[in-house]
Amino acid sequence: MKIPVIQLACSTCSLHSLCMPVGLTDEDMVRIDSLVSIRRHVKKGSTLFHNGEAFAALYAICSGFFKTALRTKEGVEQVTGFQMAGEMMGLDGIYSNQHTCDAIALEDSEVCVIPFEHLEDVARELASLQHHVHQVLGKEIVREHNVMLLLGSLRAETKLASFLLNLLQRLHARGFSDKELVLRMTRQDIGSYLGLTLETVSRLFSKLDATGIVQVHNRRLRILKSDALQAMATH
Amino acid sequence: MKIPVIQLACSTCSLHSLCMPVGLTDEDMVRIDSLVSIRRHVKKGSTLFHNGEAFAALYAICSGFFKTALRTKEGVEQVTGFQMAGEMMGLDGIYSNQHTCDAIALEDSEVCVIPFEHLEDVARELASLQHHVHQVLGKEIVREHNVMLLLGSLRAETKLASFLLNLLQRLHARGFSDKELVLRMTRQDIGSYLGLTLETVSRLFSKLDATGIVQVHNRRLRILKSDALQAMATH
DNA sequence: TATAAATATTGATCTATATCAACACCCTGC
DNA sequence: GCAGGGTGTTGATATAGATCAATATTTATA
Repeated sequence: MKIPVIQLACSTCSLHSLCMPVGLTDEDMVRIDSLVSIRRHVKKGSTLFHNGEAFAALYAICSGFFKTALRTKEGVEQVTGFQMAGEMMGLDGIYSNQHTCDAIALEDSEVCVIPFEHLEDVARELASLQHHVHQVLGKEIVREHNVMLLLGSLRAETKLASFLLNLLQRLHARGFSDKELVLRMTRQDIGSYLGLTLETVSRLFSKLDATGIVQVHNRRLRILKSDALQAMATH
Repeated sequence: MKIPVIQLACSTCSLHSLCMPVGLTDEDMVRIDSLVSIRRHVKKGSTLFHNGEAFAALYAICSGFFKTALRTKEGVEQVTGFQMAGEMMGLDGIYSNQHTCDAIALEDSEVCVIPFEHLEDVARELASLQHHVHQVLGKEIVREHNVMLLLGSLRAETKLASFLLNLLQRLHARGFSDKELVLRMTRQDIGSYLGLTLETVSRLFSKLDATGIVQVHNRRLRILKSDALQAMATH
């Protein structure tokens, strides 16, 4: 009996425009296909990597949803980001060769494992891949800058509105509606990410619902007044 | 009359162990020396690059001190970091080919200009340089993670203590005392960085002084009880 | 050296958000 | 269908840090 070969090539992956550089020749594509060693399933609630673990690979999300989080010695959790299909995880481990945060699946997920040393080897031969790696790292730096602004300078309401718009925009880029979304994370997770308590987040959702800006049914949201939400995100 | 040639080679620069990879052959070093196109003086208070400006180069600080800051549409400033000799600036521009923050000199400074395209070219030929670039980007990502933790989860006192210890540690690594430092930034700048008002920062300094943990004379600080400060930074 | 401007301190008061607490909802597995 | 842990809502109250304001000090500039 033949075991079916799992499709494992960037060249035929529907997400490759998100994970990989564009405009490659067929020849380049063969090299790119070699980057992904295996795919890994991660069950909802389980950990892809954790703080202190040796760093060996980056992970491109094929499907599913993750959060990354730090923890102080006293056990306070700080969520540092939420990642969806086509986004990269593990960048935190490059500097010290150890992961410095935990990556936890918020739903059953699948990731492509990209051994980092091999990525470096191929990037030295393929300028477009090299540049792509720089872009991915650079994008993460810009994202974190914006989270710093959010955490340091904005009011609770503004924080939540910015957060929702950011999620919507990323989902929209993946072909989903820009009016509806299902949150994958708890109020606690959102609060931690935004520097708020879960109660404050809950109250803000209730207020958004009461004012008719967003229809809130548990984690299911429908944006009714996009411009009002936009306005909320800017003061 | 001969114009003296300005020393402009990483190989003989006392900071190269901070800016550049270590353990290079003489031959590699020649390539590395080609990375720096020119040096640039930046007067105190003036801008090295600003938000929206085209990105062309990274900047390694030879001497001096900088802050980087974002600004919301409403004009609220968020300081995203303070940079000293041996540290790299401009990483924020890699992703979009435009700088996304302002870099302002807090004292008369000098930077090495490293054109990014040329850096990419040389990095493709020199694995150790390639790895170094990844490290520099990776380090910035980890730093920003830690600022997120600071902004999102810590109390005012803990924030300031962490901030001071971080500055001290970086200065110590550059051969300065780990008991004394002169702040280059205003209370306002510190407050913005930590997500606090300048009044709160001022009050915290007064308290540190009153409790004999840190002697505060304007911007001149002397750490009297290192362990008490350390304790403050962990809860 | 004088004068203005920027920066810092300190006090009084206010408020956004945290904290504490009670209850409601809703999945998940038996 | 029912029990029970995890999750979410809402209310009452407390508080850390913001805001407003007045003054002092340092630094820059003429």
